[in-house]
Amino acid sequence: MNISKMQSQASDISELLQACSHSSRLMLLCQLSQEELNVGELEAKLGLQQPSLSQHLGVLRRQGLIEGRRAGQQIYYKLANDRAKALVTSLYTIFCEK
Amino acid sequence: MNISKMQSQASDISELLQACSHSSRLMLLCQLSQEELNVGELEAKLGLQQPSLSQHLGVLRRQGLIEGRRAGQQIYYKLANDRAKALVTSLYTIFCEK
DNA sequence: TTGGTGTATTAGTATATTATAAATTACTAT
DNA sequence: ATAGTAATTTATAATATACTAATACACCAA
Repeated sequence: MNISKMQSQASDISELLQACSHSSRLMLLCQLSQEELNVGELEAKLGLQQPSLSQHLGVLRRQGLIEGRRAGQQIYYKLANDRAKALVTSLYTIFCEK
Repeated sequence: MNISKMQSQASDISELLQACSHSSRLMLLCQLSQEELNVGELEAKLGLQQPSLSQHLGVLRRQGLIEGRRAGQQIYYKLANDRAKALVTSLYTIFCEK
């Protein structure tokens, strides 16, 4: 592969990884890989303050890793696509299993 | 899994991902997954300035992702272990293939 | 329309990362 | 020893990120 194409790919991927490179956001991804949860539920599970949580969700959302759907007053989040699922699964396999 | 154990794992993994979350460092990992290269060779391949390159190598080294061996004046780097290889392979599979 | 609940955004400050330049260490050859 | 090359470290300035508090927005119920 030529270097400049690699550069631009690396740049995209590094932004995505950057979004995952925060312990709270990793935990969010991990939780959301198991079940769809709304913001209040995530707040309770992870013990984060609401505005902070909302900001982290925003980071993941902007990178296309998660997506939310509104149901009344709540917004339920889940992993956005197969790529996000594959990423979380790989990380789990590499770093958490045995 | 209980939350506090998850917290501490997430914290470790996020540090590791943080080390990967820079386009130059991703490119380094990618190159070094293919072949062992010394600093001068990496400098030429990636077009980075030498002190900057050395700092990026330091970040990856401290996270245990790569390791170097000195051969005379050169230091040759490669991925440090199977976990690092698995990570690079997974990232390639998820983001670069197809 | 008013008030309440759930979520998001903004602003300000503290902290961390990055790039660049200068100095330093490690090795080789003479 | 001295000089030269390869690589690392340190210092610093610029930029980005994170946390907190305050504010705003969206929806619901009365």
